Amino acid sequence: MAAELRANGHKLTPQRLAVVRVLREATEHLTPLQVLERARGIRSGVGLTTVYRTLDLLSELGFVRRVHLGGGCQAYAPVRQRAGHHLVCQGCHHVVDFPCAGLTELIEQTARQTGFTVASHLLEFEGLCPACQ
Amino acid sequence: MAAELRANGHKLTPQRLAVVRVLREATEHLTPLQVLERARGIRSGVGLTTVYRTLDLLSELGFVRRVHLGGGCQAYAPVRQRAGHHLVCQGCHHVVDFPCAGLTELIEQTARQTGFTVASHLLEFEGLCPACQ
DNA sequence: GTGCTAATTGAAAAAGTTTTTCAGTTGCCA
DNA sequence: TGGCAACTGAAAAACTTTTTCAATTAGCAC
Repeated sequence: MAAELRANGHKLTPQRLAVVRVLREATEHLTPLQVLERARGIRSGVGLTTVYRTLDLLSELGFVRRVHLGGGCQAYAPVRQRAGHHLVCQGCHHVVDFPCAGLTELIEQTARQTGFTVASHLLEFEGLCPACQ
Repeated sequence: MAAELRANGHKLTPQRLAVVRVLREATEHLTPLQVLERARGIRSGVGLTTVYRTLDLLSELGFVRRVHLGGGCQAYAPVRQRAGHHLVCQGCHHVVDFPCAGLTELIEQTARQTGFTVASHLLEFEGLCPACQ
């Protein structure tokens, strides 16, 4: 991630690296406030403004994804596999990506039926992971 | 919708009916503030608090669905077909539900692969409707 | 109809979240 | 090592959402 940031012309500040590390290590979705707390554990003095800015940046670059289920809407989860979609556990709130081969077909079918051209999509499943069952 | 509200033990106040009518007539997703403006066109003096409360209520009863794409997260769209999923047009912001037969299979497949039990899901496509293309 | 009661309402306040502003700091390239 | 654009944090502003509370009202029983 750091290398990619660099490649896209962004500076590698300690604040940014702290946020990146928090997200890389997270297995749950985190709100900006939770990201702040954890980032401060790595480097004290990180500001909330910077967390918001860094989340925006990482989101633009595709490293994190906004997660939407469960009432709240403003949580982020790291993207582990490109083009995957995700499962959210209602027990431990962990987020797991999964590859979904069948979706392309579903998109095409829907496009045919409705006449829409589909540009992007959001697919989230919510349930219980094996450990929480 | 009014009949269902009644059946679930809720009162049919003019404020509630105004919000219900706004949502029933909407073909786009609306923020609480937009719902307020339109509801005031039907009955002046509706309060924002009431709009929030009514949206919660209708959401619980399954008459409206929270829509999440496009940056913002706090918009509602009326549910036209039960158990449908939706397409959002990037041009005119209209929301169209579609039945998705293929999804059940995809859920089962994902459950098998990951060991999760899937309780609920959210599927949104974003693109351009025939008129906007 | 009339009266009762619990549900509902709107305004205001409080709480919470996100964005903007700005002066100061700092990573990175030459 | 110096210069400068990018970046930062604090504070303020802007917004959104929830809570509180006294007043109102829909719907039921009579």
